[in-house]
Amino acid sequence: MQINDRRIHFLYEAWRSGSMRQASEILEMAPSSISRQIAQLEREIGSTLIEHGRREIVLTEAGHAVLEYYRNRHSSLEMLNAQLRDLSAARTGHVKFAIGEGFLGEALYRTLDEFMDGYPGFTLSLSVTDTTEMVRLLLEDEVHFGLGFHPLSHPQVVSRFRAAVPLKAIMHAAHPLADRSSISIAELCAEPLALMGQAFRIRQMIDLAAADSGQLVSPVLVSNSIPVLIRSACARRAVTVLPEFSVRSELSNGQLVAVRIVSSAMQSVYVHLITRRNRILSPQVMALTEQMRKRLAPTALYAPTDGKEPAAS
Amino acid sequence: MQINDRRIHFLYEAWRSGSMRQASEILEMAPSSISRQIAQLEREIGSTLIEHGRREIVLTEAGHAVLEYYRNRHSSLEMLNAQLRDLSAARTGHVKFAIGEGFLGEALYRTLDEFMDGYPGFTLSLSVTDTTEMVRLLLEDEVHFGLGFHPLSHPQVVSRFRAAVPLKAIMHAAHPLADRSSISIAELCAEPLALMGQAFRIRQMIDLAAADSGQLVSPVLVSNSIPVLIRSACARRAVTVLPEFSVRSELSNGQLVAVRIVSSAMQSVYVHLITRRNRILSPQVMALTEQMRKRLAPTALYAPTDGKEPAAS
DNA sequence: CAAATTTGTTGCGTTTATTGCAATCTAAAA
DNA sequence: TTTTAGATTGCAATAAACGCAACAAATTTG
Repeated sequence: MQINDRRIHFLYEAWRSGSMRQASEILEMAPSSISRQIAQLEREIGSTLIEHGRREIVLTEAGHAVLEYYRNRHSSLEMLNAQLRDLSAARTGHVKFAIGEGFLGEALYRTLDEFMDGYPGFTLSLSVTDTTEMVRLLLEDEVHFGLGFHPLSHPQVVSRFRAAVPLKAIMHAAHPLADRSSISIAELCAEPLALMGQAFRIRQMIDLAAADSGQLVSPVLVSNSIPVLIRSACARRAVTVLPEFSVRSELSNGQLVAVRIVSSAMQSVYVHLITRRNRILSPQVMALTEQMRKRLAPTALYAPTDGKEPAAS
Repeated sequence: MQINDRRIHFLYEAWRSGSMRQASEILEMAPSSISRQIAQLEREIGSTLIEHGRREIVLTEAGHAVLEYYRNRHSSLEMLNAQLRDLSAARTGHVKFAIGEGFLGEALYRTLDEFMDGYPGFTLSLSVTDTTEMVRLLLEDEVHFGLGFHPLSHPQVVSRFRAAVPLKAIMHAAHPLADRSSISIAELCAEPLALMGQAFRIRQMIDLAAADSGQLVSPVLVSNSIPVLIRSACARRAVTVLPEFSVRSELSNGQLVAVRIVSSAMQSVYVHLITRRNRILSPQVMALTEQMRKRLAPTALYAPTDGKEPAAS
């Protein structure tokens, strides 16, 4: 059945004001239109709604039922309007994104706190994933954006910006190399290392840099968990290689130190914020990505608008 | 805000089928219309509902909110349809009517039982009122019809039919006059009488007939309750004057007898079923009035269609 | 009771909204 | 890149809604 709610509105006004003519003044229309629309509504519904041949508007039972429906619809509409107001005022919404394991840490938490303070009605979905999974999530629109190291190249995935996050040698403050301003790849490889598995981008970068120097990486501890690596450094059992922001709190309280590694490959490691191509992001999502950009590194660079170059691995 | 639900239907189909083109086939319309209607809807609502510049339909948060409203509306509409089906199948409804005091009795109860058996979904409102109140109820549409003796004349009240209900002398079966075929007004007035107050139509009719015969009515018992009058007759304390149907059960079990009163005024007493002028009655109400007509007297007459003559007092 | 008034309804021409077709543009796929 | 599938836009045709005026019918009023 095809029911036009606009016609019910006419019926409602006619009933509320008592006559079609009064309704016509309220609605600023000719009475004839109202009469016709109500007649049409009756044809659509298949039963009479008002007692015709009367001076005033008297509803039939069916008419009362229709108006009850109309009131239902009206309150539903009010709810919708409230929702839409909230949305356009950005009071509610949802942001979903994915990050690589390395980003769990104080910097991220502070960024999330900032965002949630700034947009109290917003909810967040955060997936901690590996790079392959991140690309899948992006392509299927299951996340708005992803944050990771040199993500896999994919024609449908582009980088919105990148930030240089040089990998550093992370070691205990009491480590013999801790007061050095920089160390070489060879010196690094001579130390007991705690690194991620070879499936991870960070590890792949390290292996690549080491291979360039003719060194072999043979870590004493391999883990896919960054906190495990950090703990091993804190316990003076190993040196690990991570970007500074992953261990920012340990650096600031003096427990660990980060030493520069003499290697162009280690310096030119970039974090990319990636999205699906042509993905339209709401202002709130944009705000979150901007906060992340600032937090990651004040020197973060915006990717070229075509977004192709930085996505190359 | 003016929202056209038909447009939301297009949005819904486009979202459900995945693209405007598929929706256009389902809806048997040109894709351009769908696009335009959705664009118009976005203008009406004031925010984008789908992510434009995409191959497939992807809703924004506002779009999801709109579709949630649409689903609400849909279920409301289903409820309305169910109600309307019930109404048009006459499965539910409401009948409200008023009767004069004299009609309470077995005949009425049986009529109501019949009606309620025939229309299980229907509810009844029965007001037992005096004539003045009955007219007020009719004029304000608080009852569909009324049943009473010679109701007050009113230009807006018409009689649908009338039934002759001669007033009879009601007396105990052992009363000296009980085996008479008829008695005169004078004989009646010589008996101890139990009658209604002078505000009631029945009493007024009796007084009028007595005055015509030069008699004075001086009842030993006056009550506005018919059962009280009946009881006084059963107790052999008085003779009362009522239509037969008011005492049908007492007549059939032989407790009381009804004796004809020799008086044209007493013979031409009519019960009228009255409604407001031009009141349109549903088939169910008509059925109830028809049942009442048959029950009151098989000889009941339909009032002239202009309905003016019988309403005269 | 009859005249006057108010109200709903209907015919007809006008205005507005909707639709379909074809062309154009664009994102996604090959 | 080229191809393909889908969204969008201009324009003419169509359908719906509208206003005006006349009419009919129901109440009110005198």
